[in-house]
Amino acid sequence: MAEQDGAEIATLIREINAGLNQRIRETFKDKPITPPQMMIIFMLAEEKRLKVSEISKKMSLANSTVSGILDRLEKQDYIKRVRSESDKRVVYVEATDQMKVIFDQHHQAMTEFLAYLVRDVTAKEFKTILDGLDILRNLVQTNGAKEKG
Amino acid sequence: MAEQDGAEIATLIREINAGLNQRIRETFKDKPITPPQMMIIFMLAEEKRLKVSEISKKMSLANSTVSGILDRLEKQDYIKRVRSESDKRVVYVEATDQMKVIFDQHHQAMTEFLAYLVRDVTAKEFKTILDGLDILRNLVQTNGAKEKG
DNA sequence: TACGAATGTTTCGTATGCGAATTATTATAA
DNA sequence: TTATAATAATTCGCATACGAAACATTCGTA
Repeated sequence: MAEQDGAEIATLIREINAGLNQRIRETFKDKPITPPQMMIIFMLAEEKRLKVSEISKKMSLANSTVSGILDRLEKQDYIKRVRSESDKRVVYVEATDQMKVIFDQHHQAMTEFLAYLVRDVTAKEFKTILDGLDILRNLVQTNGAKEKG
Repeated sequence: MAEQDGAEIATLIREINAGLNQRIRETFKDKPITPPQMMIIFMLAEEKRLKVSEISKKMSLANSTVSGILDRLEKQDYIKRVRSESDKRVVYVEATDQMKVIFDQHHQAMTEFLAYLVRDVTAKEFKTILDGLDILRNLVQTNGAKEKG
């Protein structure tokens, strides 16, 4: 494959990512919650308690970025930070009762959005998407330069 | 398709986009140029003259975002803004001689990076990727909710 | 022609998003 | 045991990134 192909793929990914974020913003445009904040809220609805670094990893974000998002979620009283007793370097993030209310309010909208997104996708198309994304993920992984001779 | 599939796809896209940006940053980490700045420089190497809105569209960014990036490129004397004579609302962006120097310096690195990215991808895999991305692009397009009866 | 709508860009405020440096704590080794 | 390295999170400075509002200009129409 030549570099034009790389450029084409890169542009497409950028376009799709922008489009997806746009759709999420539209879906929640009257809600006082941003996409990454939403993502953390949904993660905490499943896990109850997460380290800051676990959130960073799951979201493919730097720790410093997540720290800032948590600041704003904490200011809105949606999450709280709890120092780990066993390892005081670790900070656990937990949901507040306030957050549970927000989650219930938005759960429906998010579920509908996600279902709507793929409403017309056939099983075959879905497999094509996942296969393509899987190849791509391996390509861009930081250790993508595998020197296996 | 169910909403879990939508969530899986959304997470994958986010991950791939982050990985791609990461790789680009690594490739140019010693250069005083950021990824979106690089993209504009490469666009201007092909087109000579572009409207602000054309750049926004090609990059899937808001006009206001591009305007800020152009401010910084202009401050570094890489581009200049030229008011259109025929329509004074329009601003054309053009490359400076300084920018041409930068382009020549980085062209090689970018070309190699893009070629390297897809170096082990077979033609079949490439088709799978493009097919998947094409379906996705249609899904997330703002007018994705086509009400065609 | 005049005037309100539409268009293209910029400005403003705020939220990501990153890397480097910092702080606090824990693990390792001499 | 104590200096050193490693780890987890935060802080800092800066560059995206967005939408809303402002601004200038052009278009459409009465």
